[in-house]
Amino acid sequence: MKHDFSTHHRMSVATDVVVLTTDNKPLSNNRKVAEKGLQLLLVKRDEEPYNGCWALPAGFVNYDEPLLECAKRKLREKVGLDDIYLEQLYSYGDDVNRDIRGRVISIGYIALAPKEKILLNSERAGKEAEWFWIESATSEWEPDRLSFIAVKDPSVRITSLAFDHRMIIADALNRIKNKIMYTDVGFHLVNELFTVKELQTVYELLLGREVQAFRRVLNDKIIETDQWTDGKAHRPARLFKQR
Amino acid sequence: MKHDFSTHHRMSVATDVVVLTTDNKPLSNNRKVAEKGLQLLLVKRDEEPYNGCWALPAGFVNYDEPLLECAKRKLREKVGLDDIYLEQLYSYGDDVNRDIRGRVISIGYIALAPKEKILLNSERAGKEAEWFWIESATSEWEPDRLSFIAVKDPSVRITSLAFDHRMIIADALNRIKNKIMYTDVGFHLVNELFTVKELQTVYELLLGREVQAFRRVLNDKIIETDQWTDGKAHRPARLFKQR
DNA sequence: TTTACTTAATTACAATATGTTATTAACTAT
DNA sequence: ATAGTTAATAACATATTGTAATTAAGTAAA
Repeated sequence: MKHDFSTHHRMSVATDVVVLTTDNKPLSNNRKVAEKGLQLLLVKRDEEPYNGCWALPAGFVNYDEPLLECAKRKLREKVGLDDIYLEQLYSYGDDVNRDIRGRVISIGYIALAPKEKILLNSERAGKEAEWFWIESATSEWEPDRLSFIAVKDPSVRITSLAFDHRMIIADALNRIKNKIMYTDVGFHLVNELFTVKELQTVYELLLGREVQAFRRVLNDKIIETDQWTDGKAHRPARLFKQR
Repeated sequence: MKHDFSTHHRMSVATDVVVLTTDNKPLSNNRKVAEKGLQLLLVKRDEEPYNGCWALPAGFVNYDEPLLECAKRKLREKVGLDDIYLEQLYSYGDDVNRDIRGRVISIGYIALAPKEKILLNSERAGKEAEWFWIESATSEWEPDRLSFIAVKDPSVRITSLAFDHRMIIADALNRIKNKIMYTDVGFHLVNELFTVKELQTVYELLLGREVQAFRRVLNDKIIETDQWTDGKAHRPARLFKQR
């Protein structure tokens, strides 16, 4: 049986982007030290299906549009983000009913950036986009155990998302976790100039454990600059950049 | 601008499978010791475009067919392979003209199996399918440098393949190479019972270098059985299985 | 049936890398 | 000044890895 390249095999293709960053958790009464946390960007859907549900920034790929370009466009349109690190995650299409409207293949992407870089751009747009806290996991992230806590209002804790987006998010987190020690992916979550402590915090949040002798491990991946943190209490920390 | 789930955004989706295995290279005059090599399965296309060209086993996904199911079906139909390890590799759709017939997104898969397991099944079918040698690379595999040498007739060396399949193959090889030390993926390239040397050879072919103290590294991933190789010259080797 | 040869498996030791704790440095707040 | 806090380095113990040497178990040939 030969394929005649007819149209009745054609289906919709979408890109879904998991945007991750880190930020300081608000100071509470019993904590004097600023604690970092992982954040995820979600948007509120304004059409069926899952109207009103929180979801990943996503949308359909145009017929003449590269996949990566579509992911970038969706971030621009829905969140006002531009010029952010993107890598392909996985393609979702084993459940043929994952979208009630018809057959949809989703190409998952991961976007990473330090919060400072994202804030600048996202001021412009991002009406229905919000940041949510993700609790650091000691072992692997599991879709069923993920919950998302609104950064603006910590009393808002959601567990249900549109489509299979919980699975995509868990996959994204586990992918980054598994890569971080063997690749340079962690640098995308800090500024161009960073302290050792800042980078270490990123690693520890993703791994869900402490990393010992971090400076020594990173020694051949970073270059020291002659700049230092200032304005903060206690001894200043040297700023580094990626080698 | 809202998406109306109309049909003019729809496109074709295909799965392309990179089937890898290892086998003994033929003994030549100046080599007394059996040398192992990496092998790749290619099929000869019998329709346009690239009619007559060697290509990866691939084909279009049916509207109601899971992606993984499609990859399995293509291996069955085109090569007669069944029940083989499959993992998703990457999705190709940044070049909108990668298929002259129209917009096609390809979901790449990697299939791994020891040659013995594949031989059994592929006897039944596989008319236009052939194995090709891949030279082990010391650093990373690059699409432009890949050439494929027919196992049946080493004088046949091809460099041009259909579509962007050279890129997909290079990606597959690099993916496995980068994973092999941190995952258990290497076990899929040996039989259920294997000697330490057999497994080590798989690692060294993929890494393009020697691996020292291999037994020690693998110590907590393997279990020794009370079976031994026989029929071969010299001291028998103990057979192990994956823990 | 020795002996040479080859591969398998283990052992021993050196070199390197990592885990852990202690020490020194540099700042702020009192 | 002094206490308190974070940064950075140093020092040492332990674990892991690289490398070579040794022993074991078979075949093939003298």
